[in-house]
Amino acid sequence: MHLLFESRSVQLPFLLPIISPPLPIFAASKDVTQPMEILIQQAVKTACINLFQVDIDQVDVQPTKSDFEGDLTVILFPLLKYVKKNPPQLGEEIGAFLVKEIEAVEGFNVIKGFLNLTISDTYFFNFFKSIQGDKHIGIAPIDENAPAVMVEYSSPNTNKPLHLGHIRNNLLGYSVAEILKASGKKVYKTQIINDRGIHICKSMLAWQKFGKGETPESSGLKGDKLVGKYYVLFDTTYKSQIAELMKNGLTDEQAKKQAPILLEAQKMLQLWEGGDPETVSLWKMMNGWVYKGFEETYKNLGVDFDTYYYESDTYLLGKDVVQIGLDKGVFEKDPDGSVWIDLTGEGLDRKIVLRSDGTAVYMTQDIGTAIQRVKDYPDVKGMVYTVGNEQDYHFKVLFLILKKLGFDWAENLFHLSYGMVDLPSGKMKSREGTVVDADDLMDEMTQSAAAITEELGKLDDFDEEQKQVLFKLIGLAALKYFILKVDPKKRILFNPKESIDFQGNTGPFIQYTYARIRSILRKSGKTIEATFPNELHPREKEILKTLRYFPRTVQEAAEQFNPALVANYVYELVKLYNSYYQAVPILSVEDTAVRNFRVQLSETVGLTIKNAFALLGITVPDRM
RNA sequence: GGUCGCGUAGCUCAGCUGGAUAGAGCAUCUGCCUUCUAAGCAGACGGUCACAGGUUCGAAUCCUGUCGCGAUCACCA
Repeated sequence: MHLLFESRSVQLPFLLPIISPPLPIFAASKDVTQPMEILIQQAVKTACINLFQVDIDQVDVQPTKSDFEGDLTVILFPLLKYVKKNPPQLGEEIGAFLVKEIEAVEGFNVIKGFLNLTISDTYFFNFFKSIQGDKHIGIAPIDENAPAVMVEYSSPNTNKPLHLGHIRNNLLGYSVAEILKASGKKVYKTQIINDRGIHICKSMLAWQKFGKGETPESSGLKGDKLVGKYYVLFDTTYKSQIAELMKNGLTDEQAKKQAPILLEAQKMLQLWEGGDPETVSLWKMMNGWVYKGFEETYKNLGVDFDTYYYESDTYLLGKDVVQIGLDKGVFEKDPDGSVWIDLTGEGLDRKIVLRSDGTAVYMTQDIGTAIQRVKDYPDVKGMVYTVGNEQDYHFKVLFLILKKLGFDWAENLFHLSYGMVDLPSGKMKSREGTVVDADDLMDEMTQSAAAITEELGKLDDFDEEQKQVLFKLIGLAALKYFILKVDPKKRILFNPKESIDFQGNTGPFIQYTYARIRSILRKSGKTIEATFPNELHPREKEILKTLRYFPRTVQEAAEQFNPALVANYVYELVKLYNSYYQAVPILSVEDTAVRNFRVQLSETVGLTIKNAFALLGITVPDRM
């Protein structure tokens, strides 16, 4: 109990960006950004007290825009409220003060209301020394004793294969989990598998009727594809039966309810719920096929899970909680026996939590599962649900209910709500055959990567196996980056006719930069201990300035559950490096101090790319 | 209809805790491979930040309204 209170009073160490403190606390991560900014902020405050006898509460320090001279900029406008001076004059006085007081500030200029400060090369050298060659750059060590987060993603149905929508879900969930880890949190990845219900019975029934004992082995089909095939078969049979019934004079609605195959499926569900051995064993067999197929897809996609939850285990959970909720007065019972929660006070509706026949609904199950998870993993003090935005309302209600029931961890629930992946024609529809299959798409991406790579012909010394590994690496990078660079809450348009790019702001572009860096490192020979040239090339300074922001970017991505921030960051860094690579010789420089510095700078950029991409679930190649 | 989200260059997206002339990539056009991988670099072209008000010294960013697109409002999951 004591622990619970403590973890709550410690400012909710994770989740919910709303409560994050004004200056993010970089818990365990090595913070390389803040000290300089804070130093300047404080010095500006001191300057205002010493020079003008006013106490300023907030000072805005930000990176100087690249078109202007300087590295960090103090915005003077807000100070004008307190100090009655014109901005240039104020800037001159504060600027002079900062140069005098802070060693690293070696110059300044004032343009309009902006005080641009030039930070010394020495400062950047020292910064570089602190990160140079660090394999864990940007990655905070995980605090095993701190509260853990459970990240749920994927959560498939076991009646059809995974598609492009699942890919977005999986990539987001995996990446957010990795980003949370990198921000120092302990994370469990999980999913809830919808392995029961009428939809599962549909494919079971169709297989029973038409399957003639077909198995993945006998057909050569991947298990999930095989089961999916029978789900579709059910649907076509169902439709033709409806048409038949309507010909005989039934209305559309009647026909839909009376189609014999549907009645059979419903009967099968009852048998399953009654524990009929034959039905259960059929269910087990077919689900087994599906899981094997899913595992293959997950493996190819490069995502993994620490623990699994199955709806068949959890669908009865939550019923006893309903009783507790009734006792507490959180829920109310209608005369027919159904149980509800009234959220009209919160601007929402009345929502059912238990049917009148006493059976559980979706909500009941999710309440139970959440509680079960905390029971199973007592260090879990927060959860992230990676589920499409069509379920925004459901999660709003779920979180409210859990809060009202009084669970402390209910304060730290987050619905990672993402937009749908749509086709130019609109939603993907399995009935219309417009679903983009996950396995097929990954194959196509690999093939595209192969075609492009072979055409460039740089890898003649690779054997077939090495090539295949590389093609997949590149193809998947293109796919993953394409999806993850977009803000999760926006919907994505996927045009199957236009292939995903391999040039410009893409995964392969970033991989390519990494491969170039690796090539330099291979050719550079032994790296000598860090030595520094007398002065920095302007582009080197730009790169170092950007490198400073990596840990902060990871932290922000964790606070906002947004991998796109990491993707966009690494793209910026890579663009800068490519420009540098083009403009500045590295290996052919005579001065060994300069040469070594440039090699080491390249190495550190490479490590940053590698770590950033790892957070996105993308692997980088040594050559391509 | 109520609620929620989105609307930035021809296309795909950054930028949104208010700050300087709104940035990239793709596409189109110009240059650059006898120096480290041209999946690259340098440049040109391209914008009433959906529209209208408001707050502010300052608005793509915050507020209100309108329009457009999407989602959601089940004793389905």
